[in-house]
Amino acid sequence: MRFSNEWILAFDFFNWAQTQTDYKHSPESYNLMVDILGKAKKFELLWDLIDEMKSLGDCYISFLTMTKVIRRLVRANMFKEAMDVFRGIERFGLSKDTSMLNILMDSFVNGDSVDHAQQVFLEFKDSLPVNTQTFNILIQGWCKAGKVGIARKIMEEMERHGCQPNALSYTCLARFYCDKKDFRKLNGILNEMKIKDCTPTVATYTTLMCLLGKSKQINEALEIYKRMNESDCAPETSSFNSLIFILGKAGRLKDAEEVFNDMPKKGAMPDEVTFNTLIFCYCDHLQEEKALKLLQKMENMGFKPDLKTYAALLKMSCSKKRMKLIYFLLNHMYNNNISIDVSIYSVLISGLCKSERVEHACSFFKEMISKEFLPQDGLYDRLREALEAKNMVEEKEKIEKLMLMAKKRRTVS
DNA sequence: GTAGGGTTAG
Repeated sequence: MRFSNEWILAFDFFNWAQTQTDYKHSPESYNLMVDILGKAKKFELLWDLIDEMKSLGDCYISFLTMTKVIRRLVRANMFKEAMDVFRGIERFGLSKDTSMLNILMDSFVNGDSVDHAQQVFLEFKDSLPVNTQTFNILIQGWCKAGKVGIARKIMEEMERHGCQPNALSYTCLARFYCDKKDFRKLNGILNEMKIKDCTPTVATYTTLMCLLGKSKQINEALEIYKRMNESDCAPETSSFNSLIFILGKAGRLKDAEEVFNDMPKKGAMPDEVTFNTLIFCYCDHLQEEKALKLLQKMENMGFKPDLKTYAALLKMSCSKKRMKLIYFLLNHMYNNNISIDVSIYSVLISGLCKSERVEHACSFFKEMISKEFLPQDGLYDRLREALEAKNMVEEKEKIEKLMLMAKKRRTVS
């Protein structure tokens, strides 16, 4: 919210630079400005700028320019306008092609409006060559919308059209089945791919493994890992990160550790995500020493801990009621130039409430407000409940007043 | 961020 007027600064600077003699904006800076105005939803100014670009000659408005315009219009829910830009793209000196159609459809799907994507598909599929990507965008959209039947129909149409569904098409289906907790079908995806002679990639295996793991289907996830190794796909760092997460979350810390230690031998070096993941697993199981040791190792190896690292460690410290450790970690963050954000306050306050360290939770709440952060209602409610349970009436009133003030401040600015 | 994959949480 505080930065919502940044576009004005950018725009002023852009216009000022223009007034300097001998200076002409490059097409790239025009594109950047178009994107900034679109992000701020200042479409009138955006169209003025486009007109200016048009008057400057042919090379100013490019495919990239109109891509930005389309994506920003869709993000602002201006679906009809986005479609009209594509329908009349010739006005900008460009011609309709498959990539631009795909951009338009992809924007709609990302804006959760697969209907619009389908509509433009129908409108243009006979006049423009559509490709695998075009179909995959629709498959992804319909799966996201929970209409797997239509996604399957698109796959059939795709084949009739001479495009073979690829690994990505099937990954979309897998995500759908995972959301629906239909693990039988999810597990069947690899076999279905085999029948269709579609070769899974590392990304396919990693995605499936991760989806199953997050749905607590540990054995099935490990089965995917096995199949990956039996195939020609060598697991990559991200595959191992998934595997470590799955094992660790299931409490198999020894196994997770072994995977971690074996990574270099298998040609995949651990990265910051690997460290964060294993640290998270240790914290999740209150293994304080191991977690801190790994933090040390992470730094020794030149990886910087980030907010995720500290969030995990702080959550554990709260569960273990280790106030000293909390302050040690906050200091650690400070030394690493990482400032405490809303998510960290949220971890601290809710964690301390849970551990009945309500006074400490209150002081972090006050600190949070003094830094002009607005606590989420859920967090506020949790603190109030904790205070009520402890019969801390006065403190509760103080907190309520503070929250009111913070909300007022927010509506004024 | 601009077609796919990895860590946060109840």
